[in-house]
This record gives sequence, C-alpha cells and structure tokens, in this order.
Amino acid sequence: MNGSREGLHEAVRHLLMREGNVYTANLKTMVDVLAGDGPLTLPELLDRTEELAQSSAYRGLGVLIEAGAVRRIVHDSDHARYELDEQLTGHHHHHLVCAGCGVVIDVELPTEIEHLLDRSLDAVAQSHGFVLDGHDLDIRGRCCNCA
Amino acid sequence: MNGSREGLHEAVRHLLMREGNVYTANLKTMVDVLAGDGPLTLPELLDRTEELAQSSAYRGLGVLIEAGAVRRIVHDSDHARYELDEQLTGHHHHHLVCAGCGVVIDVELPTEIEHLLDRSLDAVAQSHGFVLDGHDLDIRGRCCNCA
DNA sequence: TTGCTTGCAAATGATTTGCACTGCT
DNA sequence: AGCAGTGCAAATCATTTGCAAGCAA
Repeated sequence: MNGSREGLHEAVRHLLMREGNVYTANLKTMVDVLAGDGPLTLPELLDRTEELAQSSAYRGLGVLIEAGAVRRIVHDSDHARYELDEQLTGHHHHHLVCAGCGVVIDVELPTEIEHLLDRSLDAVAQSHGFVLDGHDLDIRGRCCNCA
Repeated sequence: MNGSREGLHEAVRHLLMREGNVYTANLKTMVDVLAGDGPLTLPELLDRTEELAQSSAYRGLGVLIEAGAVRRIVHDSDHARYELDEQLTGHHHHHLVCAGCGVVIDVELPTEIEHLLDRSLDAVAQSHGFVLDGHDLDIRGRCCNCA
C-alpha cells in the first residue's frame, strides 16, 4: 500500500510538471488525505491536516484540478467535495449521496451495465452534436442514519 | 398544449396547497417560464419575466422546491439551475452538460437501459444500507459551439 | 536575485434574510 | 384588522484574490 501510494505521488508529480507546477509539501499532504478517504469537503480536508491554511487548501486544490489530479464534485450541500481523479485511482465509480447528511460514498457498477450505458450515452451525445467527455451518475437516497 | 399547461398549473396548485401555500401570480409566472424552457439559471429566469425581483424569484423557487414542484440542479457553473420536477412533467430524463458554456439539455435514454440501471442501482443502494430515492445522470461533454 | 508557494486579511458574488409595504380575506 | 406575498437593502458564507513574507534554484 505504501508502494501504490508512492506510485500515486509520482503520477501526480508528472501531471503537475506538465503544467509547470511544483509538487509541494502542501499538495502532497492534500493528495495523501484524499487518497485515504472518500470525497471530502474542504473543512473535512482541513480537519485531517495540520498547519494548512484554508486559502492554501483552496488554492492547492485549484492547482491539482487544473492538472487533472483532482476532481471537484458538487451536490446540494454547502461545501463542494474533492476527490482524486479517476485517471489516478484507475477505478471508474459513481456516488451514493445521502439527502440527509450529504455524505458521499464511492460505488461501482457491473461492467456490462457501464458498457451498455457508455454506448447509449455516446449515441445521445452525438445526436445533440456534443463531443462526449464522460458521465457522472449520482444515486440519491438516505443513509441508515438519516433514513 | 394550452390544455396541458392548465393541467400543470392545477398540479402545482395542488402541491402548494398541501403545504399551506398559495399559488400566486409570481409563482405561476415562474412555473410558466420553466415549463417553456429547459433548466434555467436564476438570471435566465429573470430575463424571461417582467417585474420580478431577484429575491422574490429565489424565495419563490424555495417554495416551489419545498412543495416538490421544482428541482434545483447544480453543476460547476456559477449559478444553479432550476427545472420542473419530473412528477410534473412525467418524463424521466437526464442532463447533457456542456463543460464550456454550461448549457444543460434534457435527454432521455432507452427504456431498457433505464430498467437495467434502476435494478442495478437498487442493489447497490441496498448493499450500503441506503433507501433509494432516485438517480441523476449527467453526460459531460462539449456542445458544437464550445468543442 | 528571481520566481513560486504560503497565509493572513480583505474582496467577491450567489443566495438568504430583515423589515416595511401592499394586497387579499 | 390580520396574514401572506413582495421587493429593497443588508447580511451571510463558500470561495477567490491582493499582498507581503519565506523559501528554493
């Protein structure tokens, strides 16, 4: 697991270098936290780090997003959430979102379903003159605490 | 089409009454605008109406959302978007979102795909102890103007 | 030095709210 | 009179940005 974490950092460093950015200690910390947990809000991210200013967190996330290392996901709750990009985790996944407390859980769907979906979405996008980029599927519900 | 619009207003009035609200002229105007167009941002909504204060629009949307007549959808763009709830339109649909200009287009998927998806999502939700409420599928891409 | 990262404090901007006013019952 | 809906102006709050200081090449 330490090995894969090392590989992760290498991959992030590579993404950042392409944009002329440096992989600083702050950024590394943030990537580590995001790698260890699901999609986090900014306050949650700050809770899990020491000595990281809020503005630096926001700015760092901006850099990571720019480089394609992090994705910003936004639902109805107050804060946006941030997670490592799928190109880094290698897992295509979706989100199970609780309408009560706003918690977000990563889930995966059976491969055949994803394939069928991809094909269908591609057709839809093309028929509207769109260049397809990807899809986001949110499953709305209530977790056992909020139900 | 006038007939269906009348039915729409009746349905909204019914939803509002259940919460002890009145279907005022402002609300009616907003529902009319939303019924005539896709998901709109607040500025877009204001552009399409006369004599509607921004705060009244926000407040009215809040009332309509509370009653289940309108849904607020939020992507990366500055403004949230508002659309009539599916229980009013009767059409289950998804969103084709342009990463460039932020425009959102309603699209539908083949029924068999939706069925497969529903079954799959239900299983996933249950396995995480969630009570399933529904799903939102966003197709990310670039429209012909922004590609 | 030169240029980039950092953190504090201040600014921005979508959305919400306080309050006084209007219109309906 | 009494109660809701309305709009103006002010407040709120996540996020962004200006700026001065620190650090690395």
